[in-house]
Amino acid sequence: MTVKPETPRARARAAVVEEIKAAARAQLAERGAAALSVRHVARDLGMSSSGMYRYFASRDDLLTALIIDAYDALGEAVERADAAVDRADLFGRWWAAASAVRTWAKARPQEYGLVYGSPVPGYTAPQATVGPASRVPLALAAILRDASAQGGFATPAASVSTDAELAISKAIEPLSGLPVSVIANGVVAWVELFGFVSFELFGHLVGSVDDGDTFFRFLCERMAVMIGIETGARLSG
Amino acid sequence: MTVKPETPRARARAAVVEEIKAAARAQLAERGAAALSVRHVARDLGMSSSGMYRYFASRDDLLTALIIDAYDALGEAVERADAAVDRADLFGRWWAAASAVRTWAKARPQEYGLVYGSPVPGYTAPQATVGPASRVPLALAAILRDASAQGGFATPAASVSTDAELAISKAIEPLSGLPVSVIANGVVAWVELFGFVSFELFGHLVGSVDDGDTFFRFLCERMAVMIGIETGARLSG
DNA sequence: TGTACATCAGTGAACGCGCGTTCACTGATGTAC
DNA sequence: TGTACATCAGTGAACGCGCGTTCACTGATGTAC
Repeated sequence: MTVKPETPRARARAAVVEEIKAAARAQLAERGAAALSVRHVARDLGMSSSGMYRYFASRDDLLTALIIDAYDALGEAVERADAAVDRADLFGRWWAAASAVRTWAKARPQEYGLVYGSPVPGYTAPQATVGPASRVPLALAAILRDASAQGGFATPAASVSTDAELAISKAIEPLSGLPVSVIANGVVAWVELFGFVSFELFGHLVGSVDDGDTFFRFLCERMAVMIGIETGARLSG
Repeated sequence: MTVKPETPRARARAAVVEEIKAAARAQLAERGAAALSVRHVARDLGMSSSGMYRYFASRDDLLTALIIDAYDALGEAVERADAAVDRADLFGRWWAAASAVRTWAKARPQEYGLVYGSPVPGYTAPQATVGPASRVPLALAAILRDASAQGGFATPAASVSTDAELAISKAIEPLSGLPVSVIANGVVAWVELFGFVSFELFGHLVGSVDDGDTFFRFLCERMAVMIGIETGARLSG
């Protein structure tokens, strides 16, 4: 993704960009996205505020870079977690990928909120975010697809309403060819995963779910059944 | 909830408080929570900024009032929707309550985000928010409870993991006495509902779910099966 | 290898702005007798 | 019913602050010949 900088100057520049983003991330964690300030970041770096404009054209540009980085970091975490598991162990992969989402979110709550929380009015995400944003859904979709290729779907997920399935976009590339009901269940699982992580992180489960770890395991096993991945597979993997 | 103001002065005061909150809500919708400003609200009302401090001790106090109002408005919307349906029509009630959440959220996205989006760091929700915040879960729980009282749970929801159920807080008052697996499934449905509404509202379903209405119906029917409410009940209601 | 020029990183001052909050104050409205 | 006082709503000026962004500039680093 990152092109190797050739000249020493370009290398230095890339290093400063990284420093700026790191300082901005630290600020994000402390005070939140709304309080992110070009001047403050410059101060933390011992740089003049005007100097920042050599690297980012505006505050919004800096924010956009952080958003893209957050999507990429989460996407990479999920991809790595999935890749570390035996390809045939479908539940193991699902569990690893889902756990990676939750772990990453807890480690970097402000970055998670930046991306999955309430959008800032007036700020519209540029096209450059859509690629990084789809890394997680793509990784999850790949597990579904592999399940289909391995003749999975032991428990063919119950289809409650058939015409409802037409609500799913035909554009979900890596799932094309799969039964629409399978795709619909996959979308539900995706929504459930992020719904839980957001609720837990944002404090809505206080008083309802005491032991997040245990409940999350329960939830993942439920999701596995829902999307037709044999839970038992992890034992034979 | 609101105590009737007796004296004319108290009545006038209450009216001004409402005006302020209405103006603040309008600003919230336009610019978001981060940009909510005491001075700006005062300006919109043709009042001096210092005058605002007769009504709210600080900006945070104003924000807290808006948060409580948002929880209450959503809670009331759900309660009314549920109350309008025949008590015995469990699926009809679930559908009405869930739809009320979604409809309210779409009508007042910034208020929804204020409450279900990423929390503002440094701001800790005061105790006064917990009552209003629990109105929706309580309304949903009541449906579950009534289902149990009517000998519901036609499809006794599959319990994937038993020890996992211990993760549920014993403190969920209106559900005490129900099988823990039923409670756990209720929590999952709750998470699923808000997960979907947030994803749809915050734009994460673009490219995956084309027809939100249809998919939401599908989702609600799935949830009904999951929590053991006979879907067919709506036909005989 | 050495010179002349162009590019780039970074500075410091300034512009114009909006913010939350305090304070001493003026009138109007309410209360006690 | 009328007077004396207390309470409250609302004002305007001020404090001290931080913000995003621009602009003319100084040196250092790179490039062409």
